[in-house]
This record gives sequence, C-alpha cells and structure tokens, in this order.
Amino acid sequence: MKKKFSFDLDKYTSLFKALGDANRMAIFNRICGCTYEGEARSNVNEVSTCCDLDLSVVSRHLSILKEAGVLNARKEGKEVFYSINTKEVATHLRKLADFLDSCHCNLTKE
Amino acid sequence: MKKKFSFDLDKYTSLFKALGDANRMAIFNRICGCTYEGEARSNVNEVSTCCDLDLSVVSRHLSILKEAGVLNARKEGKEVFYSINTKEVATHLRKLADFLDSCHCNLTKE
DNA sequence: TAAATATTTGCATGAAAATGCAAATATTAC
DNA sequence: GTAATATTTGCATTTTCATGCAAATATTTA
Repeated sequence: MKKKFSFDLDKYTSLFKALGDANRMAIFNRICGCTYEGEARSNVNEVSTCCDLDLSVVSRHLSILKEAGVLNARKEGKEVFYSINTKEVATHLRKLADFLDSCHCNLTKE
Repeated sequence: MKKKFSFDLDKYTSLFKALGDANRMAIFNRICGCTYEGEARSNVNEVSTCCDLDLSVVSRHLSILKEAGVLNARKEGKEVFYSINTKEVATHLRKLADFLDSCHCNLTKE
C-alpha cells in the first residue's frame, strides 16, 4: 500500500529544476516583490533589471518558469506580464512537506 | 521594509538544484520509501536499484543530496546509510509556501 | 506603410553537469 | 596478511544547459 504515500516525481522534478538556477531564482524573487508591491505586473524589461543578463536570456528563463507552472503570463499589447502562480506552487510545496512528515523518515536519527 | 518578506535565495537554489534531477528525485523517493517501511536504512547498493545508473553515479548523487542538506549519512561498518533530513526539508518547503502566500501575488489573476 | 517598442527565436559557443569505467580507499572476515 | 565487500574518487566522455548576439515576430503609433 506504500503507493498512496508516493507523489508525482516528474512534476516535482520539473518544478525544482526550474527553480534550481540562481538567475531564475532571482527572477522568481523579483516577481514576488513586484506583485507584493501591489502592481502585480512585471514585464520582461522590468524583470531583467534584477540580473545581469541579456533580455533574450531573461525571456527564456521566464518561459522555462512558465512551462514548469511557476509563472503565469498575460499579454497586454506589446508587453507580456508575468506573475507567480502562487496557489499552485505553494500547494505543491506543502504537499511534499506533508508527504515527508508522513514518511516517518529518520526514525533512527539521533 | 519589503526585505522582511524575502528569503534565502541561495539556500533554496541549491536545495532545488539538488532535487531538480530525475535520477536524484528517484533516489530521494526511494529513500522515503525505505524509511517509511520502518527500516530507516538504505545503503548505496539498495538505493541504486531504483535507477539504471552505475553505482558510482548513485554514490555521487547521494553526496550531492547530502551537501544540499536533503540527506543525512551515517556510516556503519563498510556501509553508509542514508536517510531523509525530513524536518529541515519540510521546514524549508513550508517557509517558501508561506512566503508566497504572504506576497499576495496574482492579485489580478482572473 | 514605416518607425518604434517589446518580446521571442535561431544559432553558435562555452560552461556545467551527468555518466561509466577503472582504480583507490575503507572496513570486515578469513 | 589476504580476500571480500561497500563505497568513493580520478578521469575521460557525453550531454545538457545557460548565455549573447543577431534576426524575426508582434503590436502600437505616427
């Protein structure tokens, strides 16, 4: 029955792979900051100010984060506004945390 | 004051980088399973059965996961037993989830 | 239509990471 | 000590990924 404690490995792998890069994490954090400021809007140009990268690279990172379900993209005119997919990401993180707790790992850890 | 909502980017980057690989995730899941079974012990040989990799590669993956704080290692005789650092990992995951909730991201998401 | 602005995509390059094999190390058993 | 077992490390190879530049696309404005 051990199966019921398992979780979608691929989903977590892609989520963590997306966030496991310093520049993408900086971008992620930047967008969190933007959205918290109340504007809830950060286009590619704005985001790119958080790291010393070519705009095209930032664009690609944003696309990777979007593919992994971390970000949402909304096109408005010429611009594309990115925002954090808060609920989905937080849910996944908590689910894994709960899974770990349920595993009773480290029973013998002193 | 926006700073108080921030979090340790580097810590999360290395944690996610460690888990952002399909084989390491399989290893991670395998050890979760082992520990749940009550034995709380998985040596390198046992772990290596979860993926089609040379033992030396598995050993390296385990070391990467340990460096990132995901695993604990305990040497017993010739063997090294790995277990999940449950509390630390779960805590980090929840902290990030809480951070996301506190950001009020996606205010405009429909 | 042409120009301006925002973003993405094609392509080449360099860097980092994953992998396997062989050899080295560590520990126990004989 | 030697043999056996478990794991790690050195090294070479391959693969994957990040990056920047230039060109292409999309959209608005003049």
